[in-house]
Amino acid sequence: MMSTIHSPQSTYSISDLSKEFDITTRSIRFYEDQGLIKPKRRGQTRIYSLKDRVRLKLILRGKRLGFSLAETRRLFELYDADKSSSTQLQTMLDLVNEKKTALQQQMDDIKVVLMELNSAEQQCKAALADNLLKKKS
Amino acid sequence: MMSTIHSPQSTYSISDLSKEFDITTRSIRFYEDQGLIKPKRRGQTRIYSLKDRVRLKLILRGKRLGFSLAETRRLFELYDADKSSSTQLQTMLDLVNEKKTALQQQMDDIKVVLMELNSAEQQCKAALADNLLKKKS
DNA sequence: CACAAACTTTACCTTTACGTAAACTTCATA
DNA sequence: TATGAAGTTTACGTAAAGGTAAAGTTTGTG
Repeated sequence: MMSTIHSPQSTYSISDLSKEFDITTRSIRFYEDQGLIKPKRRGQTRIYSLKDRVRLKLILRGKRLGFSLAETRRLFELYDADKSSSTQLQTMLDLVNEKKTALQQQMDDIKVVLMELNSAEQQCKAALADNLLKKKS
Repeated sequence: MMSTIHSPQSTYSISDLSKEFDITTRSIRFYEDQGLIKPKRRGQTRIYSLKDRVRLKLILRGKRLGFSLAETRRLFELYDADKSSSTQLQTMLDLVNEKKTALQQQMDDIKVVLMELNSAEQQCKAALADNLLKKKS
């Protein structure tokens, strides 16, 4: 089941993906269970497409940003949704704006925390230097 | 127990804080349980100091950034730790750098997602406009 | 004094995101 | 052919972060 080619592959086994993204096969099956990916089957073996791979990447990025699987699925659903339904589009616009606001807030938070971490780093280094001096005297 | 003064207060009741930060008293007590804050007591009633309030704010910001309560506690512990212990300081430096790296990565993630969301927004708007045109014709 | 509002502890319940184990099938290869 | 690697389903377990309910105390105010 393991594939060896590494360049522009168009299907993947579950272990291909689990290795590439360093997650367990259990997680990948769980995401399927939750409706986030829908691999084809050959017999009962799962065959993952490029689209599935992209989605996995998006799922993991979402997780790093604190999105729940349900939120990510919702985004996928809207993205796939009927483009001729104006109410669907409006729902999507609303959700997109909500996410944008949240992410802006998160960016601001991160900037503040990064500054504080830098300050903490400086204090640590100063204290370390100070300790050294006192040992010498 | 409710305090009415709003400017430079130096102690707070649990409901003061729960209102200010819009969290339940249950959560606040839970954070104490997990060793993140240590309010004084008057009788069995909790009295929160300015320091406790600051910590609450830090806990919540940590949560927004995906820090677990255990991680946040670890940072608090190190921050309070013995400044003359060079190994403690080194541990802190390591942790700080780890966090910095993670947050940088998160920033990059956010920037990418924001761009994608903006693109999605444009596509939505275009599709909506298109729908309108087709209705008219 | 009584009674309501705010506080307390204890303890069990819930959701999310998997981990872990059991028991089974498929397939390549020695 | 048998054995081992990779795959599958089913099902129960777990940790984190609280929610919720019960049952009791404290306090201040009419």
